[in-house]
Amino acid sequence: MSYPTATLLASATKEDALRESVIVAAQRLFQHYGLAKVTLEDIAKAIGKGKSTLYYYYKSKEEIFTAVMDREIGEVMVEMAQAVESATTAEEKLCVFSLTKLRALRKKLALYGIVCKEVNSQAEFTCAMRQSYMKRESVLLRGILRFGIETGELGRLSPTDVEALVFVMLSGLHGMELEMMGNNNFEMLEPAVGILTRSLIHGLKS
Amino acid sequence: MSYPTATLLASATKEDALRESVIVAAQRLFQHYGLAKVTLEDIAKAIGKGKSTLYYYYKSKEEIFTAVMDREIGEVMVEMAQAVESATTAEEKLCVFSLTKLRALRKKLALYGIVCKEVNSQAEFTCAMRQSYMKRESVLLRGILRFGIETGELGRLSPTDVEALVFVMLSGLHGMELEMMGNNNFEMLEPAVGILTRSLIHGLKS
DNA sequence: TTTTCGACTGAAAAATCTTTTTAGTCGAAA
DNA sequence: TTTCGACTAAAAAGATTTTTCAGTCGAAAA
Repeated sequence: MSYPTATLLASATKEDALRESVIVAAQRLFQHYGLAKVTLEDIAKAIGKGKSTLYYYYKSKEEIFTAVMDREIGEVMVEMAQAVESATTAEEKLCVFSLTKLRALRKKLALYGIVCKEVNSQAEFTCAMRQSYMKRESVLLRGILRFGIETGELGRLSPTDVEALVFVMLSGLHGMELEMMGNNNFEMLEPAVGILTRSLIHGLKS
Repeated sequence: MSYPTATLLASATKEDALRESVIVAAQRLFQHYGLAKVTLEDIAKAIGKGKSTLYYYYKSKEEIFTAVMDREIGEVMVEMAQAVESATTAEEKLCVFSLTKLRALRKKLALYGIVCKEVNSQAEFTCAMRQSYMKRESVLLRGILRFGIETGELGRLSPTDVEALVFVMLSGLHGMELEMMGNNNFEMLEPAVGILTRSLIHGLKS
């Protein structure tokens, strides 16, 4: 870290507070206008500071954006983790994992005003979100799989194999979602999650 | 059709021959240089005719391109249909279907000099190919599923449900393929096809 | 009648040049 | 330690000109 190391607690707290206010302001602005249209001056003005001040707290615009995306993903993750926790079997956990993921991400995209057609053109957004997301998702997913293997609910396959399968499933659902968006035909999607998860689990058991 | 209707067999044959030579030349050129960089004059020169002559046989550049893509896909389809035919159970059929699809399409992409990173930028190519592909793929796929249902190999689900599941699986494999391409890590892909197909089938049976 | 082509058009793409915007730096001030 | 005004360089946006090329048309060749 190249930031000034806080020797006093008070000063650390103040710095943290300002770093926080930058993120809060940036998050709101990015949601409304997107990465490209929000300038550092916009963010600075929003917290009543000059542009150069931002560089005292963050070393680049990208760092700010990444921090915001990290927070967005964090919120999704909390939602997912809670849903997964409340499920009892690995099968149920996987189901709610997939469903919550679909719903939460869709909500986030809507928040940023991104509709299906634009998803691909908003590369910078999806890319940052994806990076941040993938890392945390596998932690959650691996937890579920370990659980299923410990309880004997998942069959003879290794965690790596199971993870590959679930990856394929999730990627497939994503592809399906895009396809459905094209036809404005979402009804098929969520039932498919259930059928697919159950199929996979039963397949793995046998 | 706005083309001159052939009243004589001989004239029809000559017209067909020229239409064919256009496609052959165009196919070679498109493979080397891509849709955008090949002009109608290039194609015309390749068959020793003037540009305007092409319009006597095809009504637009797109029609030529579509015809070429249709031929490419046709070749893939023949390969797939043969592989599927030689398999005996629905499970095996689905496996070779997926595997042949992955391999054949990868081969075609290589032929057109399209590497993973460019796939998205070559929208015109993938779009035309996809359209032509999807239609024929579902025919083949539905055949396999009907077979599995008739022989009782596939369980209680309706063909529509099964098709949705297989769609998710294929779309997932595609996503996985892209991911693997990023890491240059293909080994995981083909084994996954087998595991995934078996899982699905066993899941559907239960 | 069937097939070919040269000459033309319009619209879009490419290339060129100019102007504006803005991420990031720096040194001074609070 | 924290803030900011003034600056830079590089890229984006705009404006303008030039080139390319799909597609048309009417006449000529076969």
